[in-house]
Amino acid sequence: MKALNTLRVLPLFSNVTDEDADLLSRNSHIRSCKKGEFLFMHGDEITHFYIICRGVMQIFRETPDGHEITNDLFIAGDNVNVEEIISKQSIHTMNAKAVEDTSILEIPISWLKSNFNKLDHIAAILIADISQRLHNVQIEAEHQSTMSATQIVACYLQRLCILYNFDPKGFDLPYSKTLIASRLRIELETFSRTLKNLKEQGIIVSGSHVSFTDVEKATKFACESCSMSEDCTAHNYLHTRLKKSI
Amino acid sequence: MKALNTLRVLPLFSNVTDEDADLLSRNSHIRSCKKGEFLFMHGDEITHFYIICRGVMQIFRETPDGHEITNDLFIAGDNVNVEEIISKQSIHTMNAKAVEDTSILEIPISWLKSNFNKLDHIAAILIADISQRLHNVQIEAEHQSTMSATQIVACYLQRLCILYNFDPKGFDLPYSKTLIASRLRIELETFSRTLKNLKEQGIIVSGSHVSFTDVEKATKFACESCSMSEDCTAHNYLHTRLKKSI
DNA sequence: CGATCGTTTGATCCGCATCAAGATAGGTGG
DNA sequence: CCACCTATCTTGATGCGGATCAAACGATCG
Repeated sequence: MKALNTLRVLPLFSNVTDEDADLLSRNSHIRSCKKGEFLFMHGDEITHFYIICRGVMQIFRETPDGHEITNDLFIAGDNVNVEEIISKQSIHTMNAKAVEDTSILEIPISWLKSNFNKLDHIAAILIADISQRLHNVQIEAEHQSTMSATQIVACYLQRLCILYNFDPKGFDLPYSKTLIASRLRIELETFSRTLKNLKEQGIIVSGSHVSFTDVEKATKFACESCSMSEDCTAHNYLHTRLKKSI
Repeated sequence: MKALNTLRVLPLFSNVTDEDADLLSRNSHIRSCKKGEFLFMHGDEITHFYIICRGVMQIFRETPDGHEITNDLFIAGDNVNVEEIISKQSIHTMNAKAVEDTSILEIPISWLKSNFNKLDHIAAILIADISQRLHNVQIEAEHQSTMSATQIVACYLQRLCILYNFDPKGFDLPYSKTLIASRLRIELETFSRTLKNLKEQGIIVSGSHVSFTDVEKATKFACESCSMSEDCTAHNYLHTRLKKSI
């Protein structure tokens, strides 16, 4: 089965039993969204649970005045709407748009719900995923009100580096600056300006190319006013990562 | 059993089977925190799952420079740390302090984890609770970057009204202004100043007394730049609530 | 009655948003 | 290959909202 192989690559199904995998592949299929296409829109009925196989999805809302507010950017391996398969609401509260050509595994929500107990292992992962998301959102909300725009950007660049397993010494931004700024809830102009400040903090950005020239300084700068600094994953990871790359 | 009666009052256990309730009451007990006392602190081992029976708990972090960041205020019926009983982390990342004298039902996390599957109904509620929390936090993060301080306060006063089932015509703030400001991530001074602006929007606050003089105007003001305005629960609820109270 | 806590008010400052213009680059057609 | 165009980004100038600092005010309490 083609679908079965695809399934196994996804973190969610990495160590699922053969029969479960088989069950899933029979009840799901791959859907593709061209760049700019919507996977679902605010107000649509919630019909499926989605997992991204390839590409990037922008999750966003629109304010009454038409302003777009990016809530998250999901990449391969991410579950798009875990929280929704559980909540009572039957309608999407957000929009999901493909940032680039994207493939999505879709599983009918009704099927998933009725088989939730049987798929013990998967249920556990989904739940862990939600609580992880909750934690991340809380941290980010805290960052918003604690850190300067420059610190927020520094922090984000570090996380990008980890998320995509980029070499801190030099990598290219995976999305447009406009999208990143929106994701970080700052204006494009402000974002652009922060990049200059980052030079002093050991991060050089020119065009879409980023390089950490002084990881020590950069992480210290990004984490200095963060309550999580001690156990900041970005902080610790980048250090070990850099040592390897030297 | 005394504890069993207490259990039944909690939303989480409202329609649990007799045997489950019995099981739970045998494996839990009530703990009390005097005002100012800590239920747990950042760095403590996660040992219990907590549900508040009476009082208020402030969940907060501290930035390196000693600034307190309130993450949430929990009241009777709320689960304090659902997300933690599921995540892999074994250590509290936040502090929990009693705002007033508080009673908490505590359930050993090890027991809960190993009985998670047996307590089917409860697991479902806990999971729904987390996803609800996630949703709320996302909305609030959006509010932070979209609305003015005055709008945020207006919105919060409405939600307070709903949460505590207060009469919109007139009620007293359930916590100190300092705490509310911290909860809303704005400075006390700013909070204080917003209260004057609210008069023009149909909300009069003097001392700790709040009264909505023009619910229509107040809700419109609070929701005007919110992407959820159509399905804003606060908005809709307050209207029906007011009609009743007339 | 002074003392402490919580709140208000005033004055000032700074960061980010906003508005407005350039700059750069990728793409298209002549 | 160049001229043109549009999308994306940068830079500059300005203004506003909320943070910050400082001081006064009011309540409660020993």
